[in-house]
Amino acid sequence: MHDPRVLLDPATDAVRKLARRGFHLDTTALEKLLSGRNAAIQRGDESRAESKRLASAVKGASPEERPALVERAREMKATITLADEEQKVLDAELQELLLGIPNLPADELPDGASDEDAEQVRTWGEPQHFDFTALDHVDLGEKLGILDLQRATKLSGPRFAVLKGKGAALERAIARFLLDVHTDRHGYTEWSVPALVTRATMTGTGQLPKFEQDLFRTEVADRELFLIPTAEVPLTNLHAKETLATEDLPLAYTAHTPCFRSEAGSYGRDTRGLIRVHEFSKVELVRFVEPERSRAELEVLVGHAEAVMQELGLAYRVVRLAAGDIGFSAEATYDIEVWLPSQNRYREISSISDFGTFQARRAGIRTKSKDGTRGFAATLNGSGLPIGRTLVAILEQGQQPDGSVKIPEALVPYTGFSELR
RNA sequence: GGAAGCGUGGCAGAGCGGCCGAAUGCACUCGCCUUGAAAGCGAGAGUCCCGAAAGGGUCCGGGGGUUCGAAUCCCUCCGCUUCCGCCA
Repeated sequence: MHDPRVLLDPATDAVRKLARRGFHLDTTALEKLLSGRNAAIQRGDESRAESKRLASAVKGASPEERPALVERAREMKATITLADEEQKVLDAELQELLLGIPNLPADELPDGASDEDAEQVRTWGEPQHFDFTALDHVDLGEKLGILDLQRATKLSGPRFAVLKGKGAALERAIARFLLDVHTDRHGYTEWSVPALVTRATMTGTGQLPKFEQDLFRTEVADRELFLIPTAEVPLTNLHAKETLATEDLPLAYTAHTPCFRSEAGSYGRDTRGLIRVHEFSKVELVRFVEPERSRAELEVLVGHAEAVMQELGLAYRVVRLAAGDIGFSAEATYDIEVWLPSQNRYREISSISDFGTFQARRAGIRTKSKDGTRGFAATLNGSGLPIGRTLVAILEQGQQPDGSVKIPEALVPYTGFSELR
């Protein structure tokens, strides 16, 4: 969420920046709401001050002047109620307006609104071009007997996956490997967090109120909970409504959790296999940093995600998403795209974003420095990595002419086997 | 799910309906003292909102009510603790 004052400050250049992502900011409406609300607060406060004066006057008043004072105090109460009601209404309207305004894309992002407009930053590894016909992960998985999509559909409907035997073991190995690297080498603290969270929690990171259709929602009696689409949600909200000491920053958190996505509006896209499913698991990285450092921290975070890609020996490229293609809460986003031989192109495997103070304002993640200066933290997060898509890449990039799959060296200590056949 | 109790500042812990933004202790900040530290002494310090500022307002788990006036009384919700029930 934005600070309306900052948003209205010409120096912020919000109208132009938001236009880059196709959002029209109605500054007149915003200004009107803000000043109206502030005036109502002012009036309420003045009336309250008067009411307090009257109340203490009543105490020392003589029996003769008392009734008149009490009468005036009663009237003042009505004035207060009126101002408060007006403030409440305007405040709610302002809040609603602000919650719907996306974050400002950073100027360095390329123009455009689709993944086509992303700008390639660098590549790593050699995209494989086999001299045999590359199979996709579904064919490979089924032939190897580690993937069972029919039964997944039987259990839960389309867009679910069942892994079996070494497939399930590989999934577990990938998760453990990722967590170990990020905790031991990159200094992240591992958390185990709920996959069901409240509406307020979802609002803190920006999934709600605008994107309810993307989430799975549960309801038991009068209790409503949402299934997390990513561990970003619980991890970031761990510090909701808290004040962090700046000397404790940066905080680096990781968690391996299930992720649930309705995938509404992606009919027909990636219907085959593990790439786009309703439930998958992911190791997520989240950082809480000082706002001035957020863009530098984005590079650090990308580095952590790239490190595991390299460790796994997976060919990939890094792209900078276009201003109109980044997520609602983001200021800047890098995607890591892994090479998929069966599709003969790079596909997104990790998304790493800088949210500036946008999420912190919504969630109330404040900072306080030694000298007493207060502010909001900047938050960042990135996939490090999703297990399913990583498994897809390992299968496809590691496939051999005979249909077997070579497991990356780094994983062998975790799997206990070095090939699938 | 049933019964009882409890929710006050970073922590601990007082608090008669007006003198309570709230005692006291610890922790914290700045002085003094000290070769240095500890102890001791003095001073200061909460949050959020409106305001250019002066200043004003808010906040004693959340919400509502009674009253001229509520941390203090009433209702309700939430959370925690203990006991019982159920349960992986």
